[in-house]
Amino acid sequence: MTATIGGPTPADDAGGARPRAGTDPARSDTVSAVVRQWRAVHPQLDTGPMEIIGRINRCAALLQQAEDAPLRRAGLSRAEFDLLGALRRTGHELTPGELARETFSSGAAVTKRLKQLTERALVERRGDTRDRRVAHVRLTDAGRDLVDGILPEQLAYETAVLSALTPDKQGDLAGRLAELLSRLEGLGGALRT
Amino acid sequence: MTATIGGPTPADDAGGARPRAGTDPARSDTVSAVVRQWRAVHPQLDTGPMEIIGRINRCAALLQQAEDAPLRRAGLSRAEFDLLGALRRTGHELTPGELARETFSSGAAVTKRLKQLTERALVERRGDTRDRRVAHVRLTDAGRDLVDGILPEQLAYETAVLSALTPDKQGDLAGRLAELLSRLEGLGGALRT
DNA sequence: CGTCAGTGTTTTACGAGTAAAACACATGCT
DNA sequence: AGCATGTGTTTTACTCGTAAAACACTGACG
Repeated sequence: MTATIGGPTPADDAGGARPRAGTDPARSDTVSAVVRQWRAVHPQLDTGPMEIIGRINRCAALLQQAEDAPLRRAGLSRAEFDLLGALRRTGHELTPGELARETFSSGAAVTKRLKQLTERALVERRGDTRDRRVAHVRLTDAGRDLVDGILPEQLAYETAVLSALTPDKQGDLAGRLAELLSRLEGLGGALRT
Repeated sequence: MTATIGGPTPADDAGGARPRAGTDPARSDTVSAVVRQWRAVHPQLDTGPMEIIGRINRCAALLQQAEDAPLRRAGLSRAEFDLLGALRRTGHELTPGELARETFSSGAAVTKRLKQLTERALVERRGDTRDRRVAHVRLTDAGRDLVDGILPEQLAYETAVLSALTPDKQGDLAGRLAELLSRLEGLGGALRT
């Protein structure tokens, strides 16, 4: 998936004010190899943004792959864990619609997942007494225990991976990603033309 | 991972040196809201890693969503574009197996995509003369033109998104992501216990 | 030669997600 | 009350990816 992203920097380099930290020649990840290939084929394109966006995509893919393993062991998919996690962290019941918004997935997907999770007795549902269209979903004790059992394991793994960066660099990274994410989310539904 | 509904509140300010890095208090993205919820429920857990990994995942999701739109318009899925892009950037023929490795997907998926792309005359295949098991796939002129037409559009969008960060910060971000990615890829197949 | 282990690719069976339609109900208007 | 319109949820039909099995072929070895 990494292959696609990249982009010319806006202000461009007229004089030589280049973001010098971006390209470490000694550093060799798959993204830098891909960027090199694109530069050879399209020398006129500035590949700077590829170094960021390609890496975000690739990191996300590898992280998700790594974190899927313990979930599978517990018999959960990532999407199911996200749903249970949403219930756990909010601490109260949620409707299917709220769960869909909370987990950034479609209502139909939530319906299917709730069906399975209910069968496995990880969540329970009850109807709303005032409005009989809506349902309220809550974790069972088993569901809560499952989430609470898995979460520390995941966090421990994440901590281990991030130990590649000093705490200072971790803070920088979090801050910069927050800026980028604010921008992306600020664009709202107006993602792209 | 997941997050709450996003009240679009522009977060700016990032000026000078912050005394403490690690946990940025007043950042308004969906991830910070989620992290706050987890902290309230599990105060003893170190939620620091979520600030980075949650944001990487969310950024990746939003970026991919945004970049899918123009691809759909061109009648391509992201996976198809990645495949064509791999052929374009390497500049020579690739076998299905090589394409699978290059695009980080399974051989079966590549087979299916090649079938469709061949029908649409975006790629061509020929058999190897020495080893009749292997095929060689290359872009047609139409396929090359399609990639070359879409790529600059994607790059322009990425540039616009990244303009939320100064060139210096972009460089920092790229560098830190490279370190993280090197670590993740260095773990090789040994992802997780 | 013949066959056996290994490799490259495709097929099969199936699970999971989505968009759009279908439902079920609430709410507002006359 | 009766009905149109909107909202929350589920169903339907379909696409796409995957794992595992099946194929097709090579290369080595007795």
